[in-house]
Amino acid sequence: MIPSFCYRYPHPAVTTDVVVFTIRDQRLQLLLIRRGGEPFQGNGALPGGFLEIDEDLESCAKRELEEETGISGVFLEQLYTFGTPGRDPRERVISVIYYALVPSTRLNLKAASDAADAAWYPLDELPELAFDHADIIALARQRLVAKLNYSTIAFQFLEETFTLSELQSVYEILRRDQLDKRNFRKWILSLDQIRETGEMRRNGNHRPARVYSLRHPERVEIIR
Amino acid sequence: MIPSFCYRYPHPAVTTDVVVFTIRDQRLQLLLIRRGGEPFQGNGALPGGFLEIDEDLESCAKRELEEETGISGVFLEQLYTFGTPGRDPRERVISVIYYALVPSTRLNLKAASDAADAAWYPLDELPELAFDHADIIALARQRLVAKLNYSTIAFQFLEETFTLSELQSVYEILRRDQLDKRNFRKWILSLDQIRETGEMRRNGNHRPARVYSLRHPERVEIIR
DNA sequence: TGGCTTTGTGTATAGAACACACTATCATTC
DNA sequence: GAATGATAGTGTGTTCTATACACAAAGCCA
Repeated sequence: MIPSFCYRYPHPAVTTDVVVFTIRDQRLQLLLIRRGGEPFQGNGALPGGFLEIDEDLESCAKRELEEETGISGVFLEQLYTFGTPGRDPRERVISVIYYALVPSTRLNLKAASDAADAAWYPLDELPELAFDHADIIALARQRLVAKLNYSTIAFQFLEETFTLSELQSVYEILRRDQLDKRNFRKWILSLDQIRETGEMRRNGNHRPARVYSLRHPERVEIIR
Repeated sequence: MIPSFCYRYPHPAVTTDVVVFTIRDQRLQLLLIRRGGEPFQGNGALPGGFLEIDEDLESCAKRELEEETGISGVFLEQLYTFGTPGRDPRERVISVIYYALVPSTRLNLKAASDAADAAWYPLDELPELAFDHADIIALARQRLVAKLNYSTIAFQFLEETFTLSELQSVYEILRRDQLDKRNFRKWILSLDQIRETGEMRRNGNHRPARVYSLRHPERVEIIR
């Protein structure tokens, strides 16, 4: 017998979806699932799924992300809620969207059970997308870039320790322009958010770089 | 017979609520409804209500606002979505929160049918609040003040035409500090968002003030 | 030891933010 | 019609922030 849950008024379905960004191969990339069924079969889609009835919204986003892609323990923030009627042809669906930033090294896509069809796509080489996910991605990118200038969000793309060149590269990729090395260093140090670890990192046949770490890891600070 | 709508999985209810700000009597105030029934009977609550199944989220917020308070045609923006289990003791409820800014002069609370129990409260004299509405209000205020510095959101508190003193007063009330008149004028004019109408406004036994208007009314610009 | 690659550093200039005080205009009162 | 009281309107100097810009230092390798 099929279980059923009844209400006096129609209720929409609620999902959470996550826009997962990373930086790989010096490009901003995001994680998409290939849809296995209709509608939009074969199209790219954001990882996500239906909210369980006793589950917090953010927990749902984390759970779906882990189930579908094997990613956990990353920065997650609510972006916006999409609910235009007809955005899902099957049923009225309200989607609470989160976005996540993950260091390119902490990805173990293979480890997840359902993650066979999860893959990274550079933002300018996205496949056909399901539902209104193209709009969602555009909004997420806009928010991400806006937050660069007044928060420490960019650090979420890096490991616990990093060099200033690595950090500058994150900013350059997100802003799509070149920054002056001296000015960038002056600015980033003036924020008082990072400190030298004392270690050095050798990374090729040239001078090694100082290694820095976040003063307040696991927290995104509002600066200025 | 009671109608019923059935689903294979449990569905939460979805509401929209609106945090309506205005400036009255030189104070930041917001609009609350007195709850007529349980739970939280008699407490203050944000205007809002259940999403209809074919209705856009923002339309729902506008409709509920108009029905409950008689306010329409104002600036409205999505704030955040609250969905912690248990936040409404009756049923799982996901609330998409919007916030609105209205000029203190465009309020016709009396005109609305359901608005008998809608009233303005200064932010530091709020009554006991229902549900998690205190948290919601705190977040809305934070967002509002943050947006002061990088958008033209403050103009939404004013009529179509206004004087620079009126505008400065809005900023001072929201920021809770005094601003230097000359520096404020230099700054606001440098944004190139307002222009003189050529009119003057007499407002007491003193020198009349120049009247300004927005260059792009009905639109909140991101500045800087 | 010379060549290649990336790291790391300082100064000068332009622009933005800030502190600060007096005159102008009107209404009211005597 | 002169004095008073109240708000509108205006400029300059100073400090801080943002930007432009070039060369030496350290390691690897041949």
